[in-house]
Amino acid sequence: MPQSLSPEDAQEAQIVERIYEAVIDQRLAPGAKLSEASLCTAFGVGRMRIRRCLLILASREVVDLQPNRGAYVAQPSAQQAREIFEARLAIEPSLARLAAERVKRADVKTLQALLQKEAQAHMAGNRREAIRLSGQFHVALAQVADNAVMLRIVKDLVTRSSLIIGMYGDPGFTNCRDDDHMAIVDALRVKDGAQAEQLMKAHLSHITEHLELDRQLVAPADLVSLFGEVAAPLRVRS
Amino acid sequence: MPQSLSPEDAQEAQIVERIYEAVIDQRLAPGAKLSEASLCTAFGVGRMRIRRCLLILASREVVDLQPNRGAYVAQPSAQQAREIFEARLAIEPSLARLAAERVKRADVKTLQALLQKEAQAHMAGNRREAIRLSGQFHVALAQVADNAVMLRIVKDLVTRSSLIIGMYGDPGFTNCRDDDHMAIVDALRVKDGAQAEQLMKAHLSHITEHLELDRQLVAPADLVSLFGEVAAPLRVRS
DNA sequence: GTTAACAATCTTGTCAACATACTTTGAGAT
DNA sequence: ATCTCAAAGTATGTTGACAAGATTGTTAAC
Repeated sequence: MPQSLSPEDAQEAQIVERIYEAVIDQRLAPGAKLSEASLCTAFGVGRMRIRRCLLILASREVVDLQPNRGAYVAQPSAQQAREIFEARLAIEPSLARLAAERVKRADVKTLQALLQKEAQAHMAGNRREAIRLSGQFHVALAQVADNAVMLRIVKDLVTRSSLIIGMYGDPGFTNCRDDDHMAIVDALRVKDGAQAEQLMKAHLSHITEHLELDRQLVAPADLVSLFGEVAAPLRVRS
Repeated sequence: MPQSLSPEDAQEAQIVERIYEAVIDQRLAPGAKLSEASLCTAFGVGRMRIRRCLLILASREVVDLQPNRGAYVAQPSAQQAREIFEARLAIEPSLARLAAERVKRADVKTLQALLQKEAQAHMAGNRREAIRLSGQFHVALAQVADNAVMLRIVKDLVTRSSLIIGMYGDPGFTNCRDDDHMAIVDALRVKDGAQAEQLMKAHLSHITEHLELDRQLVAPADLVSLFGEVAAPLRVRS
């Protein structure tokens, strides 16, 4: 809840939000270092303000706060990735049902506009924008459901999903197919809650099944975790 | 994730955890002031450490951080209370199903031990302990489901539920009836996921239906929010 | 040529003092 | 007597400097 929005607090929330967005559309890669000094100059604020923001982001597990080492964009493990999508599969179908029950005409138009932009991003080959809008669709659904608590939860899960996509690759074109999203909006339009729930469940199941968590497609920033098992020191041929 | 557990970080996590527990078993009432100085002396740490803890608690919406006014234990509004239980209703049934699929023999014993302690607390008339154990049952279920992400979510929701109970009263003996919990454990024992899901759904529906959010049973600590709408100053009869 | 230790630099963590905002108390006026 | 206003007191917010830890680069020894 935005309690009392003093100018500094609004600024702080804005910084957090901007880092969130940078993570979502993958301008901040998993493992990227977030040094205090850089953020201070980037946002033009004091170090204390940045530290507060980093702590908030850490408590949402979007950044990893390592003692005496600094803040890094989180790199969800395969296990964490499974858990995150399992959580989404547990939450979002119910959320879709709630959204269908409470949807208003204006909401349908908003969602359709989002889908259209998503389709445009696809046609333009703008993959990042497509991923961003795809995530935003799920967040928008939480807004339609009119539940701030679940909105907060979904927002965090979607953000971390972007990190997973960034690390393990786009799970089987799932985010590229907005057919699923379109079908969900159709279910919402006719207020068919059961159908919306079922479609969301299928949608997320599909994504989950196509996750390829075994191989990391992107070079990890943490080299120790990748090369750590090489016990024998490398030796140049003499 | 507990990244690297330096002694200071462990201490910090412990402080947060202890405040959590104090909120859960209602030793910290909704609206209670958490002044920095008191907490500093209470835990014997510096002010900065306390400020970090309060920020974490605020980001979990367990405390309300009011600029220039201080930190107060959160007082969920009726709307927030509805949203919290709606979220639980959306999440925990699925969680129960997952728990049933992954439950081990040791888990069943742990849960049964919890139920027994809960029953004892009831017989002893120890209402606070009963509420605490009742909440802990739901958290334990998340642990059985072996999903750290959902565990974190449920822990927060259960904690805030304690605040709701503290403000609006125990919703119709629901927390006093551990029959529901017992039935869920039985479903887990035979690994009947569908049954566990259904029972949890009924359990939470029952609680939700018996919430009496219209009248606050406990005097709110924040008198301004209660009497704030009284624009005209009170006048003693002359 | 390789390795290990050491030094320099940079980054983060902590603390203390200061500034600011709010709360309360008391005095004066109506 | 009550209300208003002002000033003192208390608590929170912020800034700066300092300390501790980590990383990098260098040098010396094997």
